[in-house]
Amino acid sequence: MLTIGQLAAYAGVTTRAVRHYHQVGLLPEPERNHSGYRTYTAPDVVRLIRIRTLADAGVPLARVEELLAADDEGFSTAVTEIDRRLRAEIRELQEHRRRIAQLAAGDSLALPPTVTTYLDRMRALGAPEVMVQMERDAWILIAAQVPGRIDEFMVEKEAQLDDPTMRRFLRVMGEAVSGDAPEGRLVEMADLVVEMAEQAAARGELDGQDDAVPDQSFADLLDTVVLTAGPEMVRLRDRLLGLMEERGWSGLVRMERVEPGGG
Amino acid sequence: MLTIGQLAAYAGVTTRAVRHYHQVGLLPEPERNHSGYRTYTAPDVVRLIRIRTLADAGVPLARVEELLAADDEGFSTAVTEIDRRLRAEIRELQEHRRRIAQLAAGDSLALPPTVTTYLDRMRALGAPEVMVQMERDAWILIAAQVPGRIDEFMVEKEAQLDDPTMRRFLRVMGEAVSGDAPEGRLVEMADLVVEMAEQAAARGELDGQDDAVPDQSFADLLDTVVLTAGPEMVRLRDRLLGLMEERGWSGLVRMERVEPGGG
DNA sequence: GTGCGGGGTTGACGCTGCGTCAAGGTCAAG
DNA sequence: CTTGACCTTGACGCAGCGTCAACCCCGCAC
Repeated sequence: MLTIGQLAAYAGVTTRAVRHYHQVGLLPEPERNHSGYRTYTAPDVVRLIRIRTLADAGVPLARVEELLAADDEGFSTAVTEIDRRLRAEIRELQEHRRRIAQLAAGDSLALPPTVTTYLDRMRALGAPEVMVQMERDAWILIAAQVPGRIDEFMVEKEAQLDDPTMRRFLRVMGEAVSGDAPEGRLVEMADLVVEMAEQAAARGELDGQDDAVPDQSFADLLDTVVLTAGPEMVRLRDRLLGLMEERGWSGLVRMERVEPGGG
Repeated sequence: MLTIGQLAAYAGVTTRAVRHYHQVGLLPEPERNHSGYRTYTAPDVVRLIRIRTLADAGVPLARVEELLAADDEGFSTAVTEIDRRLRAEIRELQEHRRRIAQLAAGDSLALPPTVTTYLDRMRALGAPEVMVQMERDAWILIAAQVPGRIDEFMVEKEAQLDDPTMRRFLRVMGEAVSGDAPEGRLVEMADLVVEMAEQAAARGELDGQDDAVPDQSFADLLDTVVLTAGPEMVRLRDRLLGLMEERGWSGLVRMERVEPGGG
């Protein structure tokens, strides 16, 4: 007669595991001795060892009973299925490894490399860090909506960075954020934005800006990206929008002509 | 302003997941509107997407925060470690596959093939199924104790199967179990067992029987293997032991000379 | 106004396979 | 008699949510 500890030792498991098997009905509760101890015999050890053999091979406890009772055919059927599950889990983990390797390789979180290249170039052209972060966040959102077309959009954005007006805008923006004479800078920025809008309109490119922004609610969402940068950036943006409106334009995410507002 | 459902949709997750991230502090609880609804903005969507990006790469939620805040060096250190964990999990699953493939390939549960070969041969020589099962259980127990030496023991056991006395014993045993004239058979069996014991003693092999049975408590355990076969087999064994004792021998697991008991 | 369908809210259990206290009773040895 | 090792039941913890339950809220058709 064995105690639970001896049983466990013979099978190479913990007593907790044995009790767990009792609880799930995998191992029958044995007789108790006068003081309530469970008393085991060889057949219990044998069954416990066979349970562990299956469990150690990745068989879920819920199916161990079935496998212990199965004939050759049922056994191999079940084993085939369990192996399929194991393979699926391995594939999943390998997919994880692939993704984490990509992240380690510089894929800034949730962004493909083309976008980080673009952002780096913005930085190099003098754009302030807050603006780069906002741009990054916007592209994270867009990439999550239309992952397949990001590289295509980036070609366009890279082309915009070749435009002298854009380059000037980024420089001025950088100065406006770091310096403390925003008012004059703001007017300059508004003029530059309007100039770019006029140019785009002249080339008939304003229709294309909807590509990355499928609907109005998504455009509204993109507008709130500025919240990341803190309240003073929100105020700065609002003042810029005001100046733009005086000049007959509205919107930064998608730009439209409007009735010029009063100054 | 987004509701939790819209937030979840933009990030491609479930609302339940979002609430879970709130609960574990991974995503800050946003403002509520007048009716208690959570109201989200773009920065929340961005953070949620980045959380998912890491989670989808196998990063445990408990470490996501850390990774989101890490610099390049800290990030790659952490990623290296997570990848190590992923590899370890994959190895474990592959080990499961290996084991389950072995089981499918005929490794009777918890027994190496040499033992099943031996058992098959016992069956072929006329040993009753109950006895084969008992022998199997005994070897399951032994294999769990001294896994490395099973094949060595089997060489010995196979040699015993070449002994005419043993073959005769197995045949008689088969008849004794199936037939209904046990008394005469029992005497015959006792004589055969004693004969084998005497021969083994003459060859000085009785010392070797301790190899597979390291201590007395383990021998006692092996004695209870008979319980698998039911009460009538227990009675049969006890009567056999009685007859053996009359002839000056005791024990079946490890045999010893004793004072002959009274008949 | 009312009913309906599709949101939202908190709270709590379920899953997998045990590990790990907690608060006791038992047993063999010194 | 004490000690230490073992036994007992009971219950929480873990990972990452899925899935009710029970109730509130909103916009729209009637």
